[in-house]
Amino acid sequence: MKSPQVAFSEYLANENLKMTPQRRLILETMLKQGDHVSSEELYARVKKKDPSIGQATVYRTLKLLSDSGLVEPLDFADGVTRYEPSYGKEHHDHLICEKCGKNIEILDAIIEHRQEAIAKEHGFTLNSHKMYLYGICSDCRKE
Amino acid sequence: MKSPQVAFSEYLANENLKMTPQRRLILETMLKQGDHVSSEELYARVKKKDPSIGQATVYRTLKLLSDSGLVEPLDFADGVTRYEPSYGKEHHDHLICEKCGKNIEILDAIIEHRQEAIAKEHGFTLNSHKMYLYGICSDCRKE
DNA sequence: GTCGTTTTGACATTGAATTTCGTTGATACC
DNA sequence: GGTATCAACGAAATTCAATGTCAAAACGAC
Repeated sequence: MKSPQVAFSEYLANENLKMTPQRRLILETMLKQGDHVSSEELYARVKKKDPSIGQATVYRTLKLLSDSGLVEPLDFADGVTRYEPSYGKEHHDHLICEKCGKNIEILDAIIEHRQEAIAKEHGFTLNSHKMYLYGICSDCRKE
Repeated sequence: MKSPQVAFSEYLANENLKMTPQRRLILETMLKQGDHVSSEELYARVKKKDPSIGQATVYRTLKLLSDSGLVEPLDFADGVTRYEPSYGKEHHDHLICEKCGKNIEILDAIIEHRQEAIAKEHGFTLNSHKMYLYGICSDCRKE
């Protein structure tokens, strides 16, 4: 499988866009960071490596990464959009503790299968889905 | 079953809040409107009946209705929060056409059951969930 | 090098949602 | 009735994430 960097370069070339040091740095930082970063958080992190970078560039690049399928926007209903690297990773959904924010990645074959079936029943071809489960984790329940 | 109006009054009384003509009007309008209204749309609708009403009141009342469980906030990822009456209605999720915006309400016992099971496996008590399926409907696929 | 295009960073702007604040209005108590 | 209390109101200001604007800089093609 191609590296994310190569995949991104190819996507950019395909759209007549260019790979730049800023875009490279943002992608690197995103991959290293891993999971569930907001644009603001990523901006702070990127700025440590290159203080001259602007946050508009971070927003713009995240949009590109999102369009190219390398990262996926998440919506935990706390007002900010978060992102996670999705390239080469299996799809998964999220189980979130409403108290401490703990975030568990879940994947369930039965549900995935039913989703396809439901879409088909209604004549839809399914492109994607979002599923978030909200509850209280065992740690928080103890208190 | 209690009427929504009564249920709302009781909720307000319980929180040491009061039923007011504005809150009553907003609830009425919400119930009559039915499905998937944004705060702005609801504000416009309410304003026709009572032009003196302010949109802060609509936001505030929607929050109250949401907290009381009478309406449910929806997130179709288009930047605005929409609401639908949920009191006395069975829970359901949404199947959305990405092209024409068609919105089908779905309910699947298998999925609901699995969601509970998954939460339990991870030690969570499930409070709520959101599931959105995105695809293309048969009408749009023909074109 | 020069031209044309894209990208960038600083800054301004948008737009949904919330907060502030002075006023209004209802309720309770005398 | 009078008035003190306190929530609720409307208008306007404010917040904050996200996007748009624009001149300058970087890059590639020639």
